[in-house]
Amino acid sequence: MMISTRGRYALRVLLDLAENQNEGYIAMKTVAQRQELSLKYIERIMPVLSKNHYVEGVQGKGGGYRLAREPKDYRIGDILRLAEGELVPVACLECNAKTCKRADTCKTLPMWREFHHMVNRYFDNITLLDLMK
Amino acid sequence: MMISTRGRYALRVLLDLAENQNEGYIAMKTVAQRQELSLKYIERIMPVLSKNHYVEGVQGKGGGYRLAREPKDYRIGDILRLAEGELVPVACLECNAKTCKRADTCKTLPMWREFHHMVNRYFDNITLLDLMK
DNA sequence: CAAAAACCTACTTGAATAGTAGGCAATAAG
DNA sequence: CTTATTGCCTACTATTCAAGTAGGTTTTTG
Repeated sequence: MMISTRGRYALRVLLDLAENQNEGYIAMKTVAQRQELSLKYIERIMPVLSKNHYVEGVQGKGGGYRLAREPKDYRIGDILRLAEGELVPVACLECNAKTCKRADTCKTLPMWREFHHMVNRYFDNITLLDLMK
Repeated sequence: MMISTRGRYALRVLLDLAENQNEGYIAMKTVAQRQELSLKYIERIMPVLSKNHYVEGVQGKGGGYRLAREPKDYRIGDILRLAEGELVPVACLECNAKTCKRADTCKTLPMWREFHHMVNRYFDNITLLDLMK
């Protein structure tokens, strides 16, 4: 499994915020109910999005989150990479993978590389706005 | 991680067999040494390939495996699906996933579906022969 | 018969996933 | 000023999965 709940839930929350943009700040309690997700789990995902300025969070009563930009300016690839850590389909390509000594001669590596690029390209060509339609 | 060692190793073994096709039956001990893989682990992967007629296995001294067909007739997608069980990037799409009740209205599902197809299409358009070059 | 191979089942170990639990800090409303 | 509500933070847990090991059985050749 390449894309876990973290990425998928992050996406669903942002999509929910996008669709209710005019409501101002939206409490995660509301989103959790609407999307049928665990509030506590969402709460652990959001700070990452907040720190990277994908959303603006406001504490306290009446607070919540709202999008920091227009839906069209969110690439799905960026969201997934942020939530998941990395969007890598094969361990060989992980940034922390100690470089395989067979890499130079490996006949499968180019295929994995190209695949990796294809995956990222695919998600980078979709925006939140695209998903709203 | 979408493609684990099972799929990657299966591929490397088949590729090794393909490149040494003229040697007849090749012992996994040899392949394991050449590819620097755990023999025991390979031994657990091969029976699946054998039962599905991807390779022919012969027991006993002097035995081993050889390809059942020409390298050009092996699609990487088939190999990976067989070794991995399924080539699915997102849990929503797993065949044993209890169908999500939100599926009808889910705005992200079509994206996962298309992605899933793209992934399979990519690997189905590559053969063992392609990798040998 | 002995060696070498595939084949089979069960176990282990470590890491990751998918959360929970419980609280602290900020803020708006009463 | 107090209280309710919210984001935010840390630590813990339970389950699953990946990646292999261990130890044997069966088959075949020399």
